[in-house]
Amino acid sequence: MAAARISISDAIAQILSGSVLLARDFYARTATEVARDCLGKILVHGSVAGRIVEVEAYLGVNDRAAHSWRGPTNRTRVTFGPPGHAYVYFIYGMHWCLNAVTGDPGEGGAVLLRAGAPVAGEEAMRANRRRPAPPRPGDLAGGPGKLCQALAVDRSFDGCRLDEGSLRLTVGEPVPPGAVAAGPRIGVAYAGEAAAWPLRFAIGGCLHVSRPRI
DNA sequence: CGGAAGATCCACT
DNA sequence: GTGGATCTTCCGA
Repeated sequence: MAAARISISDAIAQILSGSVLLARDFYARTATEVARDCLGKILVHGSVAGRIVEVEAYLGVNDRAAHSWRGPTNRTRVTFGPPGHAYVYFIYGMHWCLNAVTGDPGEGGAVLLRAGAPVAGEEAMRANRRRPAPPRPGDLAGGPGKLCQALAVDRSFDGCRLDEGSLRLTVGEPVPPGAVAAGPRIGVAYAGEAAAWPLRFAIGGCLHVSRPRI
């Protein structure tokens, strides 16, 4: 039987339905592995969806750049729990950032979802962003704070599972290894040796990756 | 209990 | 390229 062609709207409907959710095992690996494999996945919230194009791995207790590096606190508690949950934190007095918890309980590993390209609900994303003028192409969700704002992610999702519920990560178009760019993480200059670790991953040349580009 | 810093974003020069 | 916004979190006293 020939492969069926489906319409764009059917494809979007399928994505939004979350019918190809990532299994929980997906998250039960090192943050570095999960980060790399998060590229190309679709983050869905209600009728809005974005394709993940940039991420960072945070290794946990042995990674001075990680929030969790000194052990659990009230804020980072969820990163020490089972993988596949959301770790959402508030930063600089105004932005939310979304992570996926990775690895085994007790590690404190997580993957920061840093940027996405609109897949569905682009008008809603613009409205969520509340910019006076439409942002430049690629600026709709091109940063961790922007991604959360565009997809309306906030503290209420901290600790939620990403393999079910209204906010979830689903399978998308695979990203070939040759298309992945790696570099040091953003904004972690305080982290000593860990500041230089190449744990930032992005789809090379993608317009929606945050600045500075890798 | 005070203070400093922060896994950022935006406007302005 | 620089600085301001804005407030939670965490550490040290």
